[in-house]
Amino acid sequence: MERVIIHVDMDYFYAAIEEREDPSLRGKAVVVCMYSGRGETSGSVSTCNYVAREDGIHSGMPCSRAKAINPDAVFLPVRKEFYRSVSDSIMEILRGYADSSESFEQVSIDEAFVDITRTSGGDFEQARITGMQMKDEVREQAGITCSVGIGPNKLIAKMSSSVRKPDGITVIRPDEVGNFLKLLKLTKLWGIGKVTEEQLQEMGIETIEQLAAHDAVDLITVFGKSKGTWLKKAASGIDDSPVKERGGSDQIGRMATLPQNTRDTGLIFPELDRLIEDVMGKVSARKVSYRSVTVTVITPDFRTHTKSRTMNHPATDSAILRETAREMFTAFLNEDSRNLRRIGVRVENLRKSDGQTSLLEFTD
DNA sequence: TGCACCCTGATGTT
DNA sequence: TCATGCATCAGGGTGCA
Repeated sequence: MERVIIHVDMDYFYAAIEEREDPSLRGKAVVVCMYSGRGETSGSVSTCNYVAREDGIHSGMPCSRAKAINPDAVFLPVRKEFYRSVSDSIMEILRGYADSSESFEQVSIDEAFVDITRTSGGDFEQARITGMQMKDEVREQAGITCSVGIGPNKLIAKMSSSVRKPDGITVIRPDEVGNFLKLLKLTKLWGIGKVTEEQLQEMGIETIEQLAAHDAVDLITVFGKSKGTWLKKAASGIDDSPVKERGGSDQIGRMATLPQNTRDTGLIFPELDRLIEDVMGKVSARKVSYRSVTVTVITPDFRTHTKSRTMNHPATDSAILRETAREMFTAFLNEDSRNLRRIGVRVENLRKSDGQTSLLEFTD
């Protein structure tokens, strides 16, 4: 039986929640910002509603620029924890439509894949009805609209959900995949950004159709085996990856912009401690141990540098993380004379912990 | 020589 | 010009059997 996969994408999620909480915002340009704490408008746009998008405001744009474009827009700071609680309730609704508990995959705070192959009987018309039911239930229960894409795999479902936005539904049947892809720009292919697009253009590839027809060996030569193979398949609409519950990410990290460019550990370490506290909060909540620690440094020229260290034994302790991270920051400052603009800390090699790990295990 | 693991920077997305 | 905060991956390096 042909697979039937639904991708659900919340419309301008953070801004939509803010509109729901304060209906007087409806009709106005709403911009949700991540402020860095430097100056009044330093930061970037996290999400904005469609009124703001009509002005040309978009995610990732500096808030100061958004403000210059539309000084009358409503600028709000992100409330991530609140959005997450809304997301949790929506995900529960969507999960209820999956073939089984194994057939649901939350991709991010506002996106999910649902495999309904069995319940739809492989019928894409039935899938459309299910998609409409999902949209209705999310709107009634959560007061939020979403866009739905339905296709024979995750790739096509994901790409079709962005065809009609907001509040749309798009069904791409297996026999329509070729024509669907043919009309799209290279960067519309999930996973192709600006850099990959430029590399492809240098090879004379301008469209998804050309990419699909291009020699696989040539693509592998330029992009490496994994990405080269993936590009060829994706451009042909082929994606065998299953919808499956994610066991949480493989790493937990936090980053922050320093109040000013500095190499003074008296200013850096207190900020680092805050980040570590956040990371450890997530580590404890997930009941995992970590074995690798990575610190990230972004210098005023916006170059990123990382240092990582893998320990012999897993740890669950914040003191170990603090000590290790501080050592790596000190090492960076000793070998580089530049100021730091942003800093980050991350733990990797996560494993379920029994919660009994103690400092004693790390004295060897 | 092959493999596993480590470390770092690039990339995509928001 | 301005420029957040994350996760994931590729590829080179290193150590070991």
